[in-house]
Amino acid sequence: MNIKDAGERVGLPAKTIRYYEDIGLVTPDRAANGYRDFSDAHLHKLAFLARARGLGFSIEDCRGLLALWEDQDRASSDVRDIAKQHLSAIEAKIAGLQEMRATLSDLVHACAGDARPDCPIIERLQRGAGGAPPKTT
Amino acid sequence: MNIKDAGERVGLPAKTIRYYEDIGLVTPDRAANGYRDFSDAHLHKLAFLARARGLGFSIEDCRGLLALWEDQDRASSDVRDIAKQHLSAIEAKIAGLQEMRATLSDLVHACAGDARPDCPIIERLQRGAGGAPPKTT
DNA sequence: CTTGACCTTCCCGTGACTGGAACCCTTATG
DNA sequence: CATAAGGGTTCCAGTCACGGGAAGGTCAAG
Repeated sequence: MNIKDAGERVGLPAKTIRYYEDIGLVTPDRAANGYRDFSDAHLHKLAFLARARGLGFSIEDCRGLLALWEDQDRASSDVRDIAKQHLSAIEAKIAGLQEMRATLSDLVHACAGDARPDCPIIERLQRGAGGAPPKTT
Repeated sequence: MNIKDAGERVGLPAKTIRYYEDIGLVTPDRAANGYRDFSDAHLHKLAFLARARGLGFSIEDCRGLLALWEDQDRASSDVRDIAKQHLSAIEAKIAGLQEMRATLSDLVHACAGDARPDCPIIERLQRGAGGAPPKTT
């Protein structure tokens, strides 16, 4: 199977698949004309990669997960360790974003958003923390 | 003031400040020996940038915000528009990450994490969605 | 005079692709 | 048979916001 069809089958752009081959994640066969030729096994591998990437695993994580997938003697703890690490990273990222969201949301709601120049958002960026007008003072 | 002190003052690495100059966000003076020389105004600008970046605004957003900051005739709606767009982007990112977190959390908890090879995480990546055991079915 | 801590510019690397150029192969149609 | 469309191939450059490190200039202290 040619690269475009393979990509459509697993939900990856052809470019991405070529990149995965470049970095050694898949090694499709080659037809006589030099075209890549993907077997069912390759498609499975690509689909595995697409799902892992979809869960946010890094390429290097994916490489490790692939190796574990193909290792019948793996310990599930090895898989779990990778996933747990990734889960922690995601949770940290969420926490950071939620802080930003809270501040931004405050600022956006505090800003009139009209033709006048007065703007608590600019204020906050200029002066530092404490964007909301002091209610307790 | 030299670059390192300036950086410490506003909480930015010297490298980052040089980069900001490269892309035209700040233009410090130069001393006779070629060293950058940061005035209070420059420090204010850098601090502004540091705070905006800290809220996750892109460099291009920062450029726009700086321009608005310096424009006494700005409309606060212009500021608010940038912030609202960014807020939406952050919320979208949070939503995506929370989906990942939910799935990953399920998988991590479903995995024994012992020496045996059986692993619902690998299963899920291999077979596709539906990692958690069907409770509603 | 030397040491060490600064400063300068310049170039490469990051992650995970994406876009584009230049060129080859295959199939359908006039 | 020529050609045009729609595959495929490689390689190079760009993204974003820096960080690392080399090679060399400058400055204050001992």
